[in-house]
Amino acid sequence: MKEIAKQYDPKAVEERLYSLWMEKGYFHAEPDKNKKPFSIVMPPPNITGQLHMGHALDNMMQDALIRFKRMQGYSALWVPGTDHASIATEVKIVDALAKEGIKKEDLGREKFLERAWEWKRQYGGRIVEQLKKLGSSCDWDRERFTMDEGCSKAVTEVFVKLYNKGLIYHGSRIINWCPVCGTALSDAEVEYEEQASHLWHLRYYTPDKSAYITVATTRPETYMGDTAVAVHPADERYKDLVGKTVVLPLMNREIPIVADEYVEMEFGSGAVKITPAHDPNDFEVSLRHNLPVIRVMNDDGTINEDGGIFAGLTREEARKQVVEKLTECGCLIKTEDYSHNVGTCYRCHSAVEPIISKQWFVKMESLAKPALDAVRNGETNFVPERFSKIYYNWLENIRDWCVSRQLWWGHRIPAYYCDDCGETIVSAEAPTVCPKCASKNIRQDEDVLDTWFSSALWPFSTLGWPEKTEELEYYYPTSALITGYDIIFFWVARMMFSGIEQMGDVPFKTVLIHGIVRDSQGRKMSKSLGNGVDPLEVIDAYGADALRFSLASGNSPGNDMRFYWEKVEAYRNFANKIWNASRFVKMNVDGRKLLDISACSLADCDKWILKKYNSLVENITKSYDNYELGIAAQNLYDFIWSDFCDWYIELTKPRLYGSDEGAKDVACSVLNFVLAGTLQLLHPLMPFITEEIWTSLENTGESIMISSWPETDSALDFDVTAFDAVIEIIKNVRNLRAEMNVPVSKKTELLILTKMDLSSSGSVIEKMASASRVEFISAKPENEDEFATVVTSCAQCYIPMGELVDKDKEIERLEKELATVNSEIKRAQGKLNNEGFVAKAPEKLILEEKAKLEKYTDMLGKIQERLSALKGEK
RNA sequence: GGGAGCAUAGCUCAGCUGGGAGAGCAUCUGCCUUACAAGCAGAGGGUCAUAGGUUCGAGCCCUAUUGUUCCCACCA
Repeated sequence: MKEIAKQYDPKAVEERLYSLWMEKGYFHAEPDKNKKPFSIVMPPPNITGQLHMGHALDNMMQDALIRFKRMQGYSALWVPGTDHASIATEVKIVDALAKEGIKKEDLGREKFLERAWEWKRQYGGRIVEQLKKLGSSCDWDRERFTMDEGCSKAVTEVFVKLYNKGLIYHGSRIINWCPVCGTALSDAEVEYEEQASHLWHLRYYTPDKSAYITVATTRPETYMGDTAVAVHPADERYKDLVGKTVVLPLMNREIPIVADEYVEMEFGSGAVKITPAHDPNDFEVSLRHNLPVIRVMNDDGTINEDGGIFAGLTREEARKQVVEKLTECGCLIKTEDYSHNVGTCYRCHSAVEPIISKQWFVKMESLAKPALDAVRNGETNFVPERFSKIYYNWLENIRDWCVSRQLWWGHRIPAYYCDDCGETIVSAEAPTVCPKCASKNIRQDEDVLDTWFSSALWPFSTLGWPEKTEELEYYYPTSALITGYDIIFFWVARMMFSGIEQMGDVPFKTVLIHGIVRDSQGRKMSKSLGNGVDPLEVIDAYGADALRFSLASGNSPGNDMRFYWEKVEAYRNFANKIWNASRFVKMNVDGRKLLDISACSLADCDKWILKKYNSLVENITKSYDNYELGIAAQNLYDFIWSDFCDWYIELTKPRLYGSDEGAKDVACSVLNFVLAGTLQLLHPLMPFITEEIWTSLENTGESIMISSWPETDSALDFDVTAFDAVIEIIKNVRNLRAEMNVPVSKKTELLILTKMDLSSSGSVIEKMASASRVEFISAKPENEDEFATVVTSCAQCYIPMGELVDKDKEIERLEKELATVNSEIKRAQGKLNNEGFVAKAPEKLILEEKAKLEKYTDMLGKIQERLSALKGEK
């Protein structure tokens, strides 16, 4: 047979297999009435993005589930795609242009968009190729892009429908404005950062200077837009001032003092300056008191002409100068250090300005309610369940969603304005004449939609909506959505209400939430810290399977995890272990006829491993079904390394190296069977190595990917008590030999005194316990003192050690054992003497305790006997 | 201000519906035993944060406390 390398080389395997799978079309899924559907839509990565560890985790999980379901016989569809990422992409292109000394305005919208599409062509495919390196088995025939024709059509359709229903409106509200990106943002796109700043105390005098009121502010640069000072109605200090006016310093504008319950009397001076155009709360106050709204800041963050002498300054410069000038005129009376939260743009991290602006909004109340109900009544469930609370909390307190963005890259809003009569037309098709005045002076709204507007439609737009496709009919609602907790608001919630509104049904039945992958010190991986680990680098060094397994193991749903190179290395070693185990199996099976294991005479150790394998099938299936990849990984690792390699392979050696050809056939058949099945169970987590080995085994098939998932078989549920006794003997003998520093190469005789019939396992014990010869005896040997002894629950073992036997050590060892056994007896007795336990504990448990008590009592007797003999001899 | 997670071996973490504390790495001892030194055999190491409670029985359930991380809200 061909020589196989001792070390597994992922590089020689992964690309070849992936191409083969693609070629064979294994990833492709079609609606199939004879199968049950299982579908996942991939959270579309940004076209600007590079694959990072978060993607690797997210996609490994999806791939594992898809592969599992595919093998279980489902029509398993995984829809891949990418997101145009409106603002993120635009920022990148603007930056690239800046390096060439070009402003986007100079380029013009059309040219700019050409550039953007070029960018998409160039980089959009990069992340897709990277996903393939991971082994992702998505249906690439169905790859989508949020700005492709179909998705764009869906976006327009939804916008028009919502508008016609009155759920989208155009209006002036306080919105979050990023002066750097030059666009409005939704509430979800604002991140709050604690920043050290100051609290400035300003004094505003009454016109006759007879009285004054002091207000505290964190934003002195907007004081020019103040249109009132507010105090609490119950505040005795200011009772007389309410209704009077004060003069805005340097602006010479009189503003009223109003009473409003929004004011907290205890904070600061108990008086608040009201700047309606630049603060959401102040805006609310202005509505209640009918105050004017004066904007003093331009879209680019500079002060406008209503800012008096500060006009033209940047907001940073304005703050400095306002503080300076107000100090000069004696109106700034105190400056204290103050730390507070500042809203920042989630893309460029500069401070956002709350400003009043005319934008498009989605009315949320009626959309949120059914989305809340769907989770409350279990149509969609979160795993882990606790994330539903976050979801509820957000939707319960949601405000209208600002969806227009002052950007170019994205879905342009299908709204048109008539320049002659001012009519607004919202329509999927661009109107040529105004339906109201028949004017042809019509222009389209310049703005594009929030990037999340299109991703909200992803579960159905990718399946062909608004067309009534077979795919939509068959695969919607999708089975599971796998994503990180960081985009529950941005994405999950919005898909929920969009799906319910447009499809009349939830977009997915289960939302599986995972955490984020942190660096080895627990820090978030970030560009600025430079602590990100590139998954491709990991794959290059250790292989995709090792990376995947390290992301799966030791991880539980919803929890963050840390990335360790050592961990990947450990699982690379695991892959290698599997590789070598399979080398062993193939080497022995080579040319041999394999038997049906249900029809051959199995050895005790065969039954033992088959029983373990059978329960493995059950456990692993259950774990995947419950999305517990970490548990599945752990169980597979333990079974393969410890049960299969360390024990079973070694246990088969006496037969394989013996001369009984029939026994060899049996051993090989079981080896091949268990290995093949285990590889199938492992395949969702380690697709490449399992495929490579599986197809090279006997009695398998064309590809493990499309093989049928193993099922439990009650016929394999053997009684293995005899073999458990054998294992106990082997372990104890090894232990004794190690304590006595006997090298494996030094074989010794082993006499076993037991009432059980373990004779069929004699050769196995011989091999595993480094014995030169095993003899089953029915009575204690003479000259007991020449033996080192081991007492197990059902046997006494004697090893002739001659002069190696150190009686003192022997006594010491046995006394230690005696103590253990004694404490076990005490424990079991304690339980059994406890009336409550006997009365209430399950029958099975009581029987077990009784058996243990009996076993240990028996052992106790034997140890004591041996001890007294040893002591007597002394 | 509201909410959530976490606290288990030196380190990183598992521990599914309560029924004798686990893994990997690290440490120590001995081994190149013809699948594998990316390996084999063995060993040491834990008041499961603290205090109560429920229970025959608690790492797991309840209450409180401490520490820690995160999310939401945003009182100038």
